[in-house]
Amino acid sequence: MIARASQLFLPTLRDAPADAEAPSHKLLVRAGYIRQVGAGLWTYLPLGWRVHRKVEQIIREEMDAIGAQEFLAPVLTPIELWEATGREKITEIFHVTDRVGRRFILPITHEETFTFHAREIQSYKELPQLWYHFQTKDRDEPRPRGGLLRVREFIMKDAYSFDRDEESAYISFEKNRAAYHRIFDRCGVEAHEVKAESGIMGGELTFDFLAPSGSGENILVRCENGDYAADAEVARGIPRAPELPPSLTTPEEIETPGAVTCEALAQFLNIDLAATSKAMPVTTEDGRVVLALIRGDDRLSESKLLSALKIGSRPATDDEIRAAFGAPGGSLGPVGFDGEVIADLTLEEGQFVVGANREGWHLKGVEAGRDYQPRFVDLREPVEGDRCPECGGALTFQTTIEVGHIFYFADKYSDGLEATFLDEDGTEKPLLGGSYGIGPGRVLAAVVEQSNDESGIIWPKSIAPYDVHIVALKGAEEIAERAAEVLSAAGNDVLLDDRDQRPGEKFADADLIGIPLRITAGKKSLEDGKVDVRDRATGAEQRVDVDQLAKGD
RNA sequence: CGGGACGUAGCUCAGCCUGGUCAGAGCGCCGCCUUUGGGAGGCGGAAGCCGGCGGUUCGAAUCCGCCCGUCCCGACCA
Repeated sequence: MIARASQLFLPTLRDAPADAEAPSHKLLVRAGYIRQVGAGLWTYLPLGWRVHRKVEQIIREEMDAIGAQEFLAPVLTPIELWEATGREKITEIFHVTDRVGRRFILPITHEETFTFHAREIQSYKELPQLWYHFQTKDRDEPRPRGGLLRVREFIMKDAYSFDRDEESAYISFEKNRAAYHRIFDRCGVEAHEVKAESGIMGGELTFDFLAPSGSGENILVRCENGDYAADAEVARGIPRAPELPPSLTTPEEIETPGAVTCEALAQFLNIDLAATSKAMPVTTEDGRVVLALIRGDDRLSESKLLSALKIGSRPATDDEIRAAFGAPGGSLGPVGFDGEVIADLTLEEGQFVVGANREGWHLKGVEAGRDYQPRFVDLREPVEGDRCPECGGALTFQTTIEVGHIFYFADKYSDGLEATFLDEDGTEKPLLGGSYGIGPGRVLAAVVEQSNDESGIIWPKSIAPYDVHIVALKGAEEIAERAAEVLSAAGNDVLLDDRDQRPGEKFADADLIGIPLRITAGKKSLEDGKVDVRDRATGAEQRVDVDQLAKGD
């Protein structure tokens, strides 16, 4: 098929929009792939939509290959379905009402709808089932950003598996996981599977697929040896050991006037900041004051705290702190505190300086297990310089885009929606489910983030909007036309730049648009019947006879 | 939702402090001419409720207030 640039709506821009920061944002707008309608709302222009559809098609093929069945569920969803699972209260949900006041939501994902259909599954003989669709998701995001990186409306491929037992559910999960690796491979995007945050949801089987990029919202932590990889929110790093002078190893109360921060305390005592501890009292949603304790040189990871507490929390107020500790912030410690203490693993061994719960005083030589009884969990944010928890290798940190997420949720939705089946033993059991999401738009953006240069985008062949970009120079229109026909007849999608523009402009646009192969027909072609074939990625160029074009590509 | 910035022609921006030939530039666009292997040149032209509303003033793009929109940092992220 041949598309003529003179007829295409392909508005390329010399300048990037002033407010764009992310490379994918700038390039996709400049090259005429997408346009903004509002915050987090984007139109795919013809070229952008072609790429989106190519990504979709790869996903579709790989899903079909693992036996998944394609559906199409509606966007508009009766709120009752979400009330049944208790998720209607999620703040990101858009709510709408019809003319007689019936309430609907615009789903952020489709677990409820697919579980609703799964209620028609009656017998174990019908299991397992694996269903998916490509459908619009709407999310009232507090802060859309970065072009396609975080948007309020987007198309997602979401798949849902339903199984009779854990063992079978695990097989479904693994099938999807393997398919995801194939999908990202074929799309030409580097994506790393990591154990994801489970938060309050609990559940161990949840993986994110993170694509390294110049911009993004997830930090990927990886070991230099390549085995360990995790999202920074759950990643564990091993920090250096503190240096502790012998004088501080024996327990004793010491006066520390005005030293209300760990930094000030370390400076006052002239000791390693890592030999102090930071007491962070929080109040849980059910009203308890819990003391989170980390090393003085660390930062508390809120996501890890959430996982440890299994309930939301906020920093305790001054009044709550005084009531619980009898002292103000700055002198707090675990010794003598009668509430729950959660201590970071770094505090499990050795002596530390802690607050004495007495204004202006600290305790030195305090040992966990002897002087107080904490629950030990990983609470600290990993930082540059940490070592790998598995092999001791150096950890590297990269910003990434989350391009996929897979999650085993067991009977979470079957429960509320009463989706059960009759098992072989005659008992009624809930369907065990998993969900598997990919945002094709994010995949597209991630590819651009990972594959571009000063001149523009460099698409992998698999998802490029066209296979070949033919630049017809003045006088060589006919030979360009013939090249287009030869290539098209051989099954290529061809973009023929037949516009009445100067050569420089056409070349610049071709580089910007990023189609893998560029063919130039010019005056020289009139003489020898050959055209220049240039590889966008490598810049390698060769002259090829027009009639030989279809061979070898 | 907190912090910061911005909103003037299709795009990128100047003008705003210090109200009064300030409705401007470059690119793009339209017409004609010339040019044609990396965004050429000439001549002529179209184009903006200066984000909106209100206030101050003889007079507001410019000063003040409110609102709306967009971006960045943070919080949030099923």
